[in-house]
Amino acid sequence: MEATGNGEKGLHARVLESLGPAITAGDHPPGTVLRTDELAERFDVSRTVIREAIRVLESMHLVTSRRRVGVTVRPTEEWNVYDPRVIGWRLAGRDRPRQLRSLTVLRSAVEPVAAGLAARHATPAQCAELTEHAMGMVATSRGQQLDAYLVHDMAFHRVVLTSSGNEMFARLAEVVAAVLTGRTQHHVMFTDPDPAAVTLHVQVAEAIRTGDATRAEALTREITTGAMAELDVLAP
Amino acid sequence: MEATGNGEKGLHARVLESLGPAITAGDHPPGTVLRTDELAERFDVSRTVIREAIRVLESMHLVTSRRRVGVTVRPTEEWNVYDPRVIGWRLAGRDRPRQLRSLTVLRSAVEPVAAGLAARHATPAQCAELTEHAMGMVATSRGQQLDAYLVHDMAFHRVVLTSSGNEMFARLAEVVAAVLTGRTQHHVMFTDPDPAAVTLHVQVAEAIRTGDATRAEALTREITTGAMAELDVLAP
DNA sequence: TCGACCAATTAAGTATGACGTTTGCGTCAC
DNA sequence: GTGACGCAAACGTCATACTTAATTGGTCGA
Repeated sequence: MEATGNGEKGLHARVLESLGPAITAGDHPPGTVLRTDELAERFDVSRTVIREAIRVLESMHLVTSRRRVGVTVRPTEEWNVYDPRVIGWRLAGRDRPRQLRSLTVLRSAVEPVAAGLAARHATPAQCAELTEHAMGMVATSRGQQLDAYLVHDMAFHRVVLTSSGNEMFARLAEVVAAVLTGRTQHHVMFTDPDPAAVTLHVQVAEAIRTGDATRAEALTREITTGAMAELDVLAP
Repeated sequence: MEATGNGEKGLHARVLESLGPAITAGDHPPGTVLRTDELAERFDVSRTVIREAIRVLESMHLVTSRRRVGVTVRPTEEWNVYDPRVIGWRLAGRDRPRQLRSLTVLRSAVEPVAAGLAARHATPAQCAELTEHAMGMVATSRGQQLDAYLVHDMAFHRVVLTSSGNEMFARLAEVVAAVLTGRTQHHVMFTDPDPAAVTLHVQVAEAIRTGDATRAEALTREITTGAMAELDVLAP
């Protein structure tokens, strides 16, 4: 499935996939004005298609559309930085390090609290999933199996966030996944994960299973603190 | 400016302001299919306008648009719950209590960390603003001045979040403002704010000013914990 | 000279009708 | 009963004409 990814969706989606990254990357700095007619010509589509793409960018607060003036790129501070697509575009673009740092800080705030809640709300099935993925991390933590390790790592944190029972936390799962993926990609592919971190994950799973909220929160805080420290080492 | 807010924007925006709340309130349960032609007739606008509104709803993951089937309302778990408009609609609708609780939990995770960061990054001007609003809270904490108190309270937390230096945190300011507003509206209008909470705000301002990150975080955690306890009392 | 008012221009907003494309679903043959 | 075929329904796209609002600039008057 998924073909080559070059273009199986609608035209407006394709325009969006071109304009969005361009704006978030700073190719069109805040204050830049885009004319719909010009865009229609540039992308060789009708004005209708452009307008639909603009509506979406507008809903992300990336641009505003005003009569007699055109489509204006809004200042960075007004962007909807929680929109998954904006996050994705920025992670793929120029200020990826900056975005990665913001998200890691957000993680450090949210995940410990989520783990504490999970200790009180996780179902037996979720606890089983947690230990399963923690074991998977242990099993793949040595011998250049970073890809397999990453899968378990992402799944582990996803289960923690969803087990918290808070919908806002649950929706951050994909963001955390993006951060973890980004970290792995930045790593030199020959360094195995930190054994201490692996141990912490196992302990978090156990704390949640036994309903020890305080311990789950503290341990998760250690994990996220480690992630931030790691980022400081690799940071440009 | 801003007129009366009844309807000075485009037609698509008006359609959105009608469809969005209806969907988030559950008037069109997940799985419901809407036809664009039908909507065009119902709102007495052209299909173009409907399509633009649908594109925005689609970008919020509230609906999906598929050929031969129509516009389908997506399950609740897939909604972009961080979109300010979705938050606003849900706060105004049926499951307001649920949304208020989710957001308060999010606050309890984010604000303490933000306060800790603010202690290290806040500029003198921001520190001045903080103490100013803390003093304002003290001044308005007695004698049925809840409205004036609310203004200072919202401003205080906004400055804390922006002073953290993290763009993700800063963008939560309006969400926190919505929560605080909601809390005040639920309060009986004759009960003055909790004096202990007021004191805590003053102490947070001082901790941030003196750069005591640990203390700022701990004190803010007390504030948010209090907010959650308060919610438990009033909760249905 | 300065200010206020008016008109022209420009680009987005809206409406409409036609055609293209996908795809669910029924039908028919084997 | 199963598979292939084809119709039709709904969105997707396009082209065009018209409407609306705001910027610009110029003119007129105090």
